Amino acid sequence: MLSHKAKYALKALLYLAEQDENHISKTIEIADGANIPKKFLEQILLDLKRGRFVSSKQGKFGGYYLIKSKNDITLAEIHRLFDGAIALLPCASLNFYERCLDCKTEEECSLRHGLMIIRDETLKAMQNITIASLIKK
Amino acid sequence: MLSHKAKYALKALLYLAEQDENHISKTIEIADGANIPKKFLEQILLDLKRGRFVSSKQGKFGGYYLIKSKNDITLAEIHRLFDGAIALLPCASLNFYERCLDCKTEEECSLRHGLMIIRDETLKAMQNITIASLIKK
DNA sequence: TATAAAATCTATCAATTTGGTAGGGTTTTG
DNA sequence: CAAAACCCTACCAAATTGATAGATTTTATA
Repeated sequence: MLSHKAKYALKALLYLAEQDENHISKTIEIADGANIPKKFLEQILLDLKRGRFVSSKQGKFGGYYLIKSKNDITLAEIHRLFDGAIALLPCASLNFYERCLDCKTEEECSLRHGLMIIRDETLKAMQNITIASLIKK
Repeated sequence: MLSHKAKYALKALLYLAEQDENHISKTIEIADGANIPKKFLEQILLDLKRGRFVSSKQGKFGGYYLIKSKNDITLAEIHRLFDGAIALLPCASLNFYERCLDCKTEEECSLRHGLMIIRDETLKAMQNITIASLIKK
């Protein structure tokens, strides 16, 4: 399941993607528009900034705007930024690999291979869902 | 990600599936064989019993055994039993549906459609991974 | 240059979930 | 009848989650 953070991040990105080009959105605008608690959204926007999905302008008339095309922001990326690995176990993960400590055999646990298949399928599907694809209902 | 409980459940089922037909496995056997804390495993085996994947015989020389074919136990079922919904949000779930409360539009949230696509793909993949498929390495 | 508006930073917090452990019951045999 | 095993209920510490609060910095402009 997605965390609220990841869900809010997607909704915030959707909101930004729907604005006119060159429009800068204040946090409070996004919060109201996408129904997200404002203070919580602040943190999320900072995370999205660190992830280089958005950028911001400080001071009066500042706010946030997309710096990545809505066609290039995928669900997979947002999932990884906020919720981590897409695989079902760390030992089957590409980006968050960790060896399973409870596996007796050296490199392979009995589940790893199957979970890597799942990961590949899920990842492929998640890479196809972009912010742009979510907009056109 | 899978919880430890789901992971241990899969390993326990794998252990049971690898035993000779008609063999009954004591909890302690499974715990040692699959490297699972014994007391924790007890709870998991009870859950698997309630889920009708295994059955048990009490008393001396009792233990656990599969009552469902290893070809018919899928990752999807185990995920649902221990970790719940396969979908990324409740509003996109088949078995654990809940309406999203933070969505303004009545029935549809902006994410729902995309997440239902992911759910279908993931579910399909998870239904293809069975205990039997995990055994043949 | 003062001020208002906005992002940014740091801390805190309550509730829930997770990953167990403890300590017994209860049931079924040898 | 006692041992072996399942079965049940409670508890617990640590981590995570979903926020909230308050102070600080940055910027535009009157």
